[in-house]
Amino acid sequence: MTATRDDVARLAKVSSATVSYVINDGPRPVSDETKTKVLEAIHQLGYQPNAVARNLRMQRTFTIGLVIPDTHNPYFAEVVSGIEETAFNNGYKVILLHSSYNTEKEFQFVELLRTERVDGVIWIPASSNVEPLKELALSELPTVVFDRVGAQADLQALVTDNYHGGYLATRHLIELGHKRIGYISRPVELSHSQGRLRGYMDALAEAQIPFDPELIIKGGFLLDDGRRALFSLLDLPCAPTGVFTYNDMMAIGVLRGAFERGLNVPKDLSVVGFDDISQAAFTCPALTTIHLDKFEMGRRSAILLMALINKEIPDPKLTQPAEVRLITRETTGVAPPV
Amino acid sequence: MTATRDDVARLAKVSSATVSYVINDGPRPVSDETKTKVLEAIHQLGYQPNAVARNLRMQRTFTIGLVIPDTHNPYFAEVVSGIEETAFNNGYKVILLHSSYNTEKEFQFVELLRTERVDGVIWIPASSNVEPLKELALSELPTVVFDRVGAQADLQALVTDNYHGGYLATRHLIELGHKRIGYISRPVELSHSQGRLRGYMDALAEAQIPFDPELIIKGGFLLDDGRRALFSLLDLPCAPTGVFTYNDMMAIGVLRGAFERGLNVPKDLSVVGFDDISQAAFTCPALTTIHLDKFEMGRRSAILLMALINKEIPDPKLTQPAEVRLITRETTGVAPPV
DNA sequence: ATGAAAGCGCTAACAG
DNA sequence: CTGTTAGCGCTTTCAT
Repeated sequence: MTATRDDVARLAKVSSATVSYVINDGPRPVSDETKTKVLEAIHQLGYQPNAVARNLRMQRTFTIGLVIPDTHNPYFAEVVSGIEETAFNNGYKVILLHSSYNTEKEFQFVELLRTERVDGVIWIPASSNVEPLKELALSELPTVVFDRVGAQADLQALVTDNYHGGYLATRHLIELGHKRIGYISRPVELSHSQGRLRGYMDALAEAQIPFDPELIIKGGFLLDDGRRALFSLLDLPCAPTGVFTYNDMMAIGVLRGAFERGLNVPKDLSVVGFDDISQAAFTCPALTTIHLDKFEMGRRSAILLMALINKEIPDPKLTQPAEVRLITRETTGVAPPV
Repeated sequence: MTATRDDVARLAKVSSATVSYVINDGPRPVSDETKTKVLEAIHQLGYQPNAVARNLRMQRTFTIGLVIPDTHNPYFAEVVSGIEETAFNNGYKVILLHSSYNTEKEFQFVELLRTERVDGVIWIPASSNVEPLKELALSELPTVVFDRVGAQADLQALVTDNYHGGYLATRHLIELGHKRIGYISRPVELSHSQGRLRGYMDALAEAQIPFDPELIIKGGFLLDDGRRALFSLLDLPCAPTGVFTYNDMMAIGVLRGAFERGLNVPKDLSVVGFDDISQAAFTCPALTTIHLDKFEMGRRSAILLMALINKEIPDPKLTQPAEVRLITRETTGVAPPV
């Protein structure tokens, strides 16, 4: 069927070891003459090395397992890009597994990853349930946890600078002159939301604006959650004129809600949101966003993992919170998609 | 280090073959008593079978290679979901490779896929350059080409029903009473665009509306391409009142352009676009879209590939164009994100 | 119902 | 500089 290394050796009239040395360019030197013969034979047979055999022998697969909740979400999709590209450029393949936010599947993946003998794992948790992660930690596979709950399972974790994002968003609104600023958060007490909230509070404190708990609305994360949260805010006796939202879907909900109430954005109401779902923000030039470079985050987590795999000491910068920045789009006076 | 099957066999005081039969539940029967002993030993050692060794022995990897241009694009992201989930549920893993629309990388992937001994490949081409695909075809790996250029390389291909989509979009506009209907297409003569154009023309013919080549604008595929294409259309002596766009990004560009020209959508101008980039359409309730179920397309391509791998005769339905449908969103009078 | 052993294709230690 | 060979951990045929 497919040619093996022995076929090549036979045709080139050398030993199979020599063929190895040619292909791997080492660890032993090969005379140019022999090398040419071997290369010729390889070409003639259309020989392709068998990675499976190689992996078995080497006790290494040059594969990393990537567990994500959902490819469909643009946030994760970009992260995946960054990971896959970096891995590939460093000679690793990526096995993609998506949990569909399902803990049961996560448990299955731990087993799969173990039998597949992947060299390492990048794990984006489906929920705050860390049980599957603990199970994974038992296997002693090098693991990087992306965001959220890594610390709880005692694993290397990558996080975004939620605190600074919350701070930047709020300071921006303050600089625009707002005194009453709402924060539409997530329902669950994720570390994400907490960090963003702390940033919000510190920015207020810095500007000596008193903190009013009424201005914190526990939203959801979808468009309509934002819309309804805005209505709650507007119904307050002293409604806010600026709003910071946990993510961009809710920010868009806020924009829509504002329109329904006859408010002009950004004249009557300023809105800033994290751009978790980037495509959505992209269609809304009037929206100011807190941007985190997900591709870069993916790149970093891959680099961190590869260091772990090779038992190198990772650059400490890699585990610091990834920086965020505020992006104000040119509001050309151009209008909304309807 | 990690326990092997021999360790299990030794501990259970059976042969390693017996352990195999227990694990694989065949092909030879094992007495309940022995089975229990083996299971016990497995548990005790925390044994996990080594898939690499298994793959080598079986000459099969239960892995499919998935080559896509770009994870970032929501269109592909959904397809990937469908493929990955279906593959996993059938015992296959997916190796993800993204070409970043780069033909050079595609060539590299062909080699990688061969040395990895994947059982099959699902390939979404980066461009209309079929050379990498021809190279892949040489390897005789079971392959499904997603959309576009498959036929040219003589491979199984999956396509969307572009024709019917174009027809549905145009008929919808006709039913709304429009007589002058523009089509904003792609620049390159992809089969996609061609099919959609034919559907457009046939719908016009059916309604006995004369075809006017001036109403066909060769756009790009981005938001601003749609915006500018609309301006070209509006500048015609007899401007259209309905527009069909190749994709939803351009449709959104049209909406924005319409706003700039003071046109009210859908009162003064009706717009229908393919929803290739679903997230974008989602934020625009006034937009009517031609929907294709990308998750389902992914599912189908995986099923088709698995049939190919097992040398079964695939369900002929799988290779028929995937159906599309027209989706009119509730236009609640609710407004645009700004 | 079970054991022994060959061999999948590769790497690298050992022996010239 | 090159050849020989022992495994890596598994499946499965051939014995028993």
